[in-house]
Amino acid sequence: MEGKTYHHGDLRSALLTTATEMISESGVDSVTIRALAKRIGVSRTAPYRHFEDKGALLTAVAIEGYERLTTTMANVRQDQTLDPFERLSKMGEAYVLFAVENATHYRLMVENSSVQSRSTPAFREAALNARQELIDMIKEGQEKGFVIDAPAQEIGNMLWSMTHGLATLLINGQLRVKNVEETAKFMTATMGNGLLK
Amino acid sequence: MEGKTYHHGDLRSALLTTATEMISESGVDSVTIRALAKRIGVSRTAPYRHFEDKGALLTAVAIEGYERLTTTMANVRQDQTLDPFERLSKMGEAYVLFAVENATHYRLMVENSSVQSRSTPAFREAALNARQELIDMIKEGQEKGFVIDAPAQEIGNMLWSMTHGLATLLINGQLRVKNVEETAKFMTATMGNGLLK
DNA sequence: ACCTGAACACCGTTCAAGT
DNA sequence: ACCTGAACACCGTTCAAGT
Repeated sequence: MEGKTYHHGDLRSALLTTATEMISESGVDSVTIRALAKRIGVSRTAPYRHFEDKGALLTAVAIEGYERLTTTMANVRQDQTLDPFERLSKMGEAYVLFAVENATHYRLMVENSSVQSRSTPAFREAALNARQELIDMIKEGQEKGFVIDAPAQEIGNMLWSMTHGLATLLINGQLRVKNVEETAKFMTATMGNGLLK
Repeated sequence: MEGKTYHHGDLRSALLTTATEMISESGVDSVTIRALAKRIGVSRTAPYRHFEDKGALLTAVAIEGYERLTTTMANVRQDQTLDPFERLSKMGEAYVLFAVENATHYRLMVENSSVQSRSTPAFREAALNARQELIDMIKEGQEKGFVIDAPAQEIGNMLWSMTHGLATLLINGQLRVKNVEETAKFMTATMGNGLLK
């Protein structure tokens, strides 16, 4: 019962867990169907029983990432001890920190190259759920009179662009910064007050 | 003299040109040393005479991209018919448009995954030159009393993050927008006036 | 159902050999 | 100098065959 060669239906989750491990250890490129299978102790082609191809497997890993991100953002949004703009700022920080702390995983989530199966409804939904947290936060800020009355969707795009941009620049080493949290704080504060004198 | 099998020293530039073509036709992943050599009509290993490895070749292509981007940005900065903040906004637009119009090339420039040789001094310099255009623009805006007096470097990081973020979201299809130029304009304008009521 | 090995058509890269 | 083919150690994926 122990020295079994079969993965009774838990192969799928073993694949996801191990792929995530490999991603954080040495990047997406190190995840190879063959190496993955070997590490789990299964034949090279076994993974194809659970995922149509490598892209589908990586997409599933990316979806898990978005689910964690959504949870992180939702926790900030629901913190009723802070006013709406403080929470909006904190959400930005939390986003950037998530990305930096899960750099390789985040890269998989947002980069197109490695994953074709991107247009999957499940993937799109996972990504949209995260963004919805931001939109809801902005709407609350507007309802309570903190935030200007431009369309929440467009404001959301702006904040998303800024935090996402900062995150990717940091992750790819194109921007070096003493303190990530401070930098994110500076950005959201300046965003609040404006750049013009 | 014509039916030659030798590429008398123009192989290097042929490689760069053809690689750029392949990138814009079908993405970075389609650029394979073997396919590249075949398309030029040269043996599989010939490219190694000019580039240490595939990463070095792609890095050279990325550097060319940054040079074009720098030129684009410099042209906007030097347009003396507009006030500093107008030029700053226009530079943001120009940046995003460059990225969208050269999507696959831009991806190569900013994504880490495909290229290891990233830490090359030449590459870092090319990337820094582009960013310097932005910093210089901000400093001029401050000197002429348009822009708040925070460190130009940090303001630069913010604007860079926002435009870069918008660009990558658009390129990767995570954000769909009616009009890219309008969207960029909205963002820089809102950035100028602030988000708070 | 789930797993297997063999096989196919690809990679990047090295290296001894050619002109 | 510059180019070549053969070879090595990898890929993703398919497929007939096993339990």
